[in-house]
Amino acid sequence: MERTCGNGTLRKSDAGKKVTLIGWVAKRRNLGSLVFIDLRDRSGIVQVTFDETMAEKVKDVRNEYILQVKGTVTERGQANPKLETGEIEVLAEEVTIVNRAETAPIDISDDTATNEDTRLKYRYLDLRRPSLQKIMMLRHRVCMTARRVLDEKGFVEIETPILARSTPEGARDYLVPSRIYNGRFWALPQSPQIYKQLLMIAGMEKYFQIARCFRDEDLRADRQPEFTQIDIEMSFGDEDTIFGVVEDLMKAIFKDTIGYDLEDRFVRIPYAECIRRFGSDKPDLRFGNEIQDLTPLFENTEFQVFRSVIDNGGLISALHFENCADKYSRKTIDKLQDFVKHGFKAKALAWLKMENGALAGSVAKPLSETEKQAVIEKLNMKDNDIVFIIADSMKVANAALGALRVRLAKELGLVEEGVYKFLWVTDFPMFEYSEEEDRWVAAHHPFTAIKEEDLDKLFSDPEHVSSRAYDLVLNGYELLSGSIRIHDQDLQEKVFEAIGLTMEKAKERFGFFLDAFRYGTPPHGGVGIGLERLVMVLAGTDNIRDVVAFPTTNSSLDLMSEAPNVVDQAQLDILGIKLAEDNKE
RNA sequence: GGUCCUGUGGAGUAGUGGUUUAUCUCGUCUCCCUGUCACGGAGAAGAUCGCGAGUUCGAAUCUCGUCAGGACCGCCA
Repeated sequence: MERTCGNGTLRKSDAGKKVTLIGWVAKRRNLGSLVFIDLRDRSGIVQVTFDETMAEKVKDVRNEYILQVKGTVTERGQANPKLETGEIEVLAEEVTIVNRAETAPIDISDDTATNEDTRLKYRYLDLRRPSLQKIMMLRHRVCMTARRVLDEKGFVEIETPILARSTPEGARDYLVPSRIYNGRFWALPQSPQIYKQLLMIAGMEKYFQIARCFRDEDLRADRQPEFTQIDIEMSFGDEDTIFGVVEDLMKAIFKDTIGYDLEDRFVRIPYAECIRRFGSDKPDLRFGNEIQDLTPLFENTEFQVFRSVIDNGGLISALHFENCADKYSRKTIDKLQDFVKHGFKAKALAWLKMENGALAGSVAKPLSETEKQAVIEKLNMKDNDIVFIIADSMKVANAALGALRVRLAKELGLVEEGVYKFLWVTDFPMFEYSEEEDRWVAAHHPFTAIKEEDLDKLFSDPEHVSSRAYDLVLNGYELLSGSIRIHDQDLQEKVFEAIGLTMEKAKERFGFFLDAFRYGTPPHGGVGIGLERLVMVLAGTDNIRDVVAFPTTNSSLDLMSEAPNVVDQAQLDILGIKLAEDNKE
C-alpha cells in the first residue's frame, strides 16, 4: 500500500507537501460538514481535516478504523502544543477505508483508566497505545546498541539450546516431556550458564547472546516466568575487564536511548558493607538515609527490650529522616509497624520524634536522658526529625530497615527522577545455609570462583567464604549478576563437596560439564543483564509488564490466550503421560 | 505456602448506618453543528453489583467459601 511517511513525522517544514498516510483512527471530532480525525500510526498522531467536500465520506468512520488518506500538509491557524505535529494538519483530498473495527473493549489512549487485567486480556489493543509502542521500540534500541557495542568489542553472538538438560540446583525448571523418549524431560534454561562456559572451553573467547530464560518461581512486580538476559561471557578477563565491558555497554545504551551521559566508572561496594549501610544487596543510591547502628549507645542500657536484644547478639538499628516528623501520625506509623512486622518478621518498630529540642515517641519513656542525648548527638537530630528504630537480630533489623528506607524515601519524595545511580556489589558470600535442605548451598551458583584468601575456609568456615560474584545495581534494581568462574577442576570438585554434592551426584548432574574442564579450560567469567529491568528503568516504569509485549499475570497466566491450558489425553498419550486423578479438569 | 488490598452497565467509578428508580464520567446509538483538538448541544439504550452458599422479613452492602487481579514475605543457584 502506498504511504509516503509516518504520521508523527510531519512538521511545519513539510507544509505544502502532498502526502499519503495510513493509520488508525485515534479520535474523531465531527462538526457536521467539517470533520477532524486524529490518525495514529507507530510514529505518532497527526490531525487530518475533512472539509465539506470530504466530510460525507468519513461520516460512518469510527475509532480504530484504518484509513488511507491522500492530502496536503497545511500549516494550522492555531497550533496544538500538545501534539508533536501540532503546527500542521493534513487536508484530506482522497480517503480509503482500509478496514473497519468494532468498538474497542478498552480505552486505547495513554491516559487510559482501564484496569490492567482488562488491558492484558486485549493486549493487542493495549499495545496500540503510543506509550507502550515507545517502550517496545526502546527495548529494540537497547538490543541493537548491545549488539553493536559487543560486536565492536569482539564478542560473538551465539545461540544456545532452549531444550536442555535439567540441572536442578537453583530455581525450579520448566519441564518439557520428550515424545521420542517417554519418561524423559527437557528443561527450559534458567540461564545459558553451562553452555556459555562450554563456549569458553570451546575457545570462543568472547560470547554474547540476547537469551530467553525461564524460571518456574513465583512472580513479583519485576519478575516474569520468562525473561530476557543480555548474556555475556569472556575468557582471560578478571573483574576489572568485565566491569569495563559492562560500563561501556551501559554508557552506550543510555546515550543511544535517552541521551544521558553516565559517569565513566561505577562505584563498587562489598556485599557486607552494602548490607550494613543499606540493609539490602540492591540499594537505591538516589538518596542517603543509611542505616545507623546505635548499638554502642545502649551498651549499658536498662531498657529491658534493648537489653535483651543486645545480650542476644542483636542490633539497635535506626533510620533517620529529616524534617518530616509531622507527616507521621500514630496511624501512619502503625502502617509501618505492620509493614516491618508482617513483611520482615521484625518484633516491633520504635520511633522517636524531635520536638522542641527533646525526643518524644514510643521509646522516649524507657530510655534514659543520657541515652536520648546520645541519640540526638549521634544522628545530629533537629526539630521535626524522626528516627525509626528496630531492635532485633542483625538479619531481621537490616532487612526490615532496608525495605523501610526505600518505602519512606518514596513516600517523602526523596527519590530524584531522571537520575541513574549504578553500583557494583562485590564479594558476595559463596554459600548460604538452606534451612529447608539443611545444608550449605551455593549463593550464586556452584561454578563461581572463590576469593583466593578464603580458600582455606572452604570446609572449616563456609559462612565466611567470599566469592568472586558480583551484581550491578541500578536505582534499587538488581540489573545484572555475574561472577568469575572456577576453571580448575580440583577446586570445582571441592566446591561440590562443600555443598554436600558427592562427586557421584555431581557427575550424574553435570558430568559432561566436568569432563569438559579437563581439556584446557581458560580462566573466564561473565554476566547476565536483566533486559526487562534495564528497559524498566529507562522507560521510567516500575512494572515489568509494561516492557514485555505479552506478559503473564502474577499467577503466571496469560489472560489473552488463557495459557497454560488443558490438552487432550491423546496428546498426553504420545508423551507417555498420565494425569493424577486430582489434576484432571 | 503465607500476609494485605481490590472486584458494581463496554471502560473507570459513587454507594458498605441493611430497605435507593444503583451515582457520576467516558464510550456506544439517533439527531443538530465549518475550526475542533478532553469539540459542543439535544435525546436514548445499556448492570440480576465476579461466582456460590449462609445470616436476615430484606444483602451490592454483613459472614464463610471460591475464582480472578495487584503488592509484598517465603521462593527467585
